[in-house]
Amino acid sequence: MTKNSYHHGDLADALLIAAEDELIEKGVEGISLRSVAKRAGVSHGAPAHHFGNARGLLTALAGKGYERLRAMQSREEAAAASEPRAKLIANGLGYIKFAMENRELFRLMFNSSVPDRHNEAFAAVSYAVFDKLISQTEAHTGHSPLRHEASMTELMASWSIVHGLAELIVSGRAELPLSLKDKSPETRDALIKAIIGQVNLSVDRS
Amino acid sequence: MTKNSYHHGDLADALLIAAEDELIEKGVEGISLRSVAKRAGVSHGAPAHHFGNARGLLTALAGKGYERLRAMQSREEAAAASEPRAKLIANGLGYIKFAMENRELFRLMFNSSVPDRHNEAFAAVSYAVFDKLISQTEAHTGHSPLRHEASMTELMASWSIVHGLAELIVSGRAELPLSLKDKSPETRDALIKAIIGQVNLSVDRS
DNA sequence: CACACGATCTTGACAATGACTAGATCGTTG
DNA sequence: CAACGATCTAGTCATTGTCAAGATCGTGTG
Repeated sequence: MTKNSYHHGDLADALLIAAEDELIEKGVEGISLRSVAKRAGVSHGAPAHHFGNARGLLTALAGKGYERLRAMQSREEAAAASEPRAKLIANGLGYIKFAMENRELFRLMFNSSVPDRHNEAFAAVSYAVFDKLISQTEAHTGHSPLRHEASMTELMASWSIVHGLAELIVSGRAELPLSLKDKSPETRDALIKAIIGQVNLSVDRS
Repeated sequence: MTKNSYHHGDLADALLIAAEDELIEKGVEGISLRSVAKRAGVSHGAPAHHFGNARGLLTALAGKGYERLRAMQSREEAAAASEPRAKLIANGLGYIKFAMENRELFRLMFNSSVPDRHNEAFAAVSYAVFDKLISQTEAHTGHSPLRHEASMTELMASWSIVHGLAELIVSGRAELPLSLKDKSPETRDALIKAIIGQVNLSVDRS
């Protein structure tokens, strides 16, 4: 924990924080390993020891993003009504809110081939987000999507509309049609719910 | 048109073709301007004269992608039934087919910040795709989305679910849930239609 | 307490890349 | 046929990611 000397003490975390700051400032295509190291106050070769290479660092950062994505979803769910469909909508709203509040991180996670999906830790946290969707869909349809094709179709419809809207907002393509920037958080959330609510209208059709 | 000499004669097109080949092989993050030039058989400085910089070249390529995307949608529409909803679904199917058959190009167009949206030609061809969606939604709802909020909500729901599913397929995230690779083109298309068909169920609710 | 050892970080090197510049080459137009 | 502009080449520079060798630090072991 000695902060002044040769050894940083907590460089791995410091690098992740610096990397996210750089990511926010310069975007996915503008970030560089050397500038991240400089921002963290270490030499350009230091990150290699902790993360192997640039991809390793960004995979770790993307993994942290998945954890925060899941936390955001849990927060929205807790604030929602208890019916399965309301939970499902809340889950989607959390997904989209995370995207809006973490544009570049979201782009790193979903719009790039940078994160290494074969990385164990990364695979685990990203699957956890998917797993939440599975159980919520099961609560809604009454069947496990993994064993019931119609239920999986519903799951994919939910995921697609939520992910798609998140992408369109993050990329700026939704601004012309929706003017989200001019709207209050409340009307904005209501509009998002209205859009993603156009799916998952059926219940337990077995 | 003299092909053997100092002047290529048709270098701009040749570079675009070489760029797409490179894109397919190495992906959005792996493509390099110099390797594109080498593939086209010219020096590394040649592309600058035609496209300014790397971004200019890739913006032009992405623009061509939008034209092909629109062509693919028109083809699917022509093969579909005449009801507005069938046309809308066909439009979406074309969008997703384009994505599946042109993964890296789709990623360049939608998953990167590389194309310059302020480029006039690019803005025109990309808006044309959006414009088609507008008129089809109007045919479906009976109102112009640009002047009717509920209609715009429907439009965004359509676009979101289609774009989202395309993203999930292209990124490989849909493979575990759907196993598209194991399916015949017919059952694959049917499955896609079933998913994106979970939206736009209403008609003219004014 | 000393010291060896591994973990951590620095430094320097290298190849690849995008951008820029000056100059060579070509076709065209007057 | 002689400018002239368009096209392409070749060289240079700064930046980047990766690697290897070495310096520094903390810790456990004798």
